[in-house]
Amino acid sequence: MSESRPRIVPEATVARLAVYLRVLAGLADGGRSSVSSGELASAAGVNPAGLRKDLSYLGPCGVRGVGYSVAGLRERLTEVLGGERSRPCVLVGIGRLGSALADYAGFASRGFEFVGLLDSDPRTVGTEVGGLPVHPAEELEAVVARTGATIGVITTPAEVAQTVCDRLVAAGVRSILNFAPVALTVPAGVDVRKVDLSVELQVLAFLDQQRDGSAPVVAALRADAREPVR
Amino acid sequence: MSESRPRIVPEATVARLAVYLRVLAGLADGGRSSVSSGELASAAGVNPAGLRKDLSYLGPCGVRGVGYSVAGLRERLTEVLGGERSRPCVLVGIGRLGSALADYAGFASRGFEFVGLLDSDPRTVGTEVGGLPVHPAEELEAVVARTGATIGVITTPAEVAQTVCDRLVAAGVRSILNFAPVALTVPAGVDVRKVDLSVELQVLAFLDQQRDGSAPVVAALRADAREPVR
DNA sequence: AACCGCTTGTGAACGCCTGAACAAAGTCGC
DNA sequence: GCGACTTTGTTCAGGCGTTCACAAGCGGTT
Ligand SMILES: NC(=O)c1ccc[n+]([C@@H]2O[C@H](COP(=O)([O-])OP(=O)(O)OC[C@H]3O[C@@H](n4cnc5c(N)ncnc54)[C@H](O)[C@@H]3O)[C@@H](O)[C@H]2O)c1
Ligand SMILES: NC(=O)c1ccc[n+]([C@@H]2O[C@H](COP(=O)([O-])OP(=O)(O)OC[C@H]3O[C@@H](n4cnc5c(N)ncnc54)[C@H](O)[C@@H]3O)[C@@H](O)[C@H]2O)c1
Repeated sequence: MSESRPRIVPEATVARLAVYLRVLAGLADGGRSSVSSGELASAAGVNPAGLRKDLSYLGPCGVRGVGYSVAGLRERLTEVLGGERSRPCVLVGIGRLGSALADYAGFASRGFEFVGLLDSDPRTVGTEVGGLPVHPAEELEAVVARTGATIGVITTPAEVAQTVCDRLVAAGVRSILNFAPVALTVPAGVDVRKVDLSVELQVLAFLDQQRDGSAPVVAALRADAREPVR
Repeated sequence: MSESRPRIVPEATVARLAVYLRVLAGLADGGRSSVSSGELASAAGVNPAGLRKDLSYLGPCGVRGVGYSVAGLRERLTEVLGGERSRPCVLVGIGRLGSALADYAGFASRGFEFVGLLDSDPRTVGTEVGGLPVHPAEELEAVVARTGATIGVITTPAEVAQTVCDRLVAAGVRSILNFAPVALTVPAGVDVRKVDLSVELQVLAFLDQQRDGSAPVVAALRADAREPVR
């Protein structure tokens, strides 16, 4: 009867849903009560048709001829994207990047709470970052067990990232966000997402060079150009 | 004959090429002189066949029966991904995240050099971060013009990101890496890449919930549980 | 010199995602 | 109450990226 058909949501769509949710939060703060797909898509930087398709995975949640209820859609998206309950996260490697993350208010407002900060440097252990004490790396398993954290964030040097990852997984963490420039190996059932800032810059550099079009290499890659030298 | 086929490199491939380049650097440090696609793919966390296809966009650059020359492939990738020349970058918004980026050694070693740090906070202006002085935000245009920077990194609060972006573009920057949680609008010919950490966490939360919430149902659908229903 | 094993390079099929056009449906105005 | 307009939800086609599988080519060996 009530066919709550569990449609599979593509991961690319899930990422965009998170963006829509943030835009909706801004609209709600602005006092808006409804939005059209066009307006929402514009604010999110995507195609209106694509946005409607994304939302259609959640079943009909708009009103034809009017648009979407800001409050209603926000609630629905929050529900789909992992509930409104606070998700405990542990952060390993409280260096420059780790400190910035731990101190960032934007995560807590979206339900992500750092419940454990860990580092191996004795000079860092014991200090407070973002109102939380930094624990020694040896207590990783204990912290995960005590807090029930299911998300782990790795901001350690690359050399130890795999080891830290293994320990997180063994302790029960099943979702990992990795900032270290290495490909982590994890058993099935564990999800890893990688943020690689060097790669982002490198892609920009490539696009830059491709635009310039003067370099020989680019000429070889262009549609109808022949390699001039060599 | 030298048939210069019209090959365009997909952006997804470019991103992976950057990863291969980093892995090759590590192999070179380890004294290796050649690698197979399988080994390289394993270290990069991708499919071997996909890796070979990625490299095939650059034309034949391996030796059949042997593998790839570490030094040779490294040189070729460096060339394709934007040359070896140092690329000047400006960084706007020297807060927690911006400071971490400015202080990071991993960028300089890959040819990215921060030549200008800018902030609007009088308390930050004049200080040194990563060996560079922080300039007042008003000097953005002057700094870009003087340094010839073509890449801009935005780590300001979201409210001012679009304004900063507009000024960067007007000053001649054509590649932008944006950490602020807003969709930037830029004219054609300017490339923007966005790093959205909140979205990454939200996707992990979704995968987490998907695992937990429908565990009994999904268990049968997961790859490692291919047994039919008993 | 010819054979053999190994690895690359590539062609083709498959699946996923994106972009656009169209029909359904609800509301506002009269 | 009814018509017309607006906006959603869906369907369809196209492109892109990924994966598999196999032929081609090179080095080493006899
Ligand atoms: N800072 C950046 O802008 C930036 C950019 C791109 C990538 N990254 C990557 O992010 C990671 C962190 O960068 P960072 O600049 O913050 O480095 P960092 O050296 O400032 O911080 C690393 C921290 O990890 C801690 N650590 C080392 N081994 C550990 C262990 N076994 N267990 C727990 N903690 C341990 C160190 O004590 C240190 O505090 C690195 O892998 C780096 O390559 C950083
Ligand atoms: N820190 C994190 O972990 C994190 C995570 C996700 C996203 N972000 C995003 O990255 C951005 C920066 O985050 P942060 O934590 O470093 O914030 P921050 O407040 O520590 O730093 C922002 C800096 O930008 C400067 N600034 C403000 N207006 C400016 C202007 N017009 N011109 C130049 N500089 C200006 C401020 O003086 C400040 O130094 C924000 O948009 C934030 O949402 C940060």
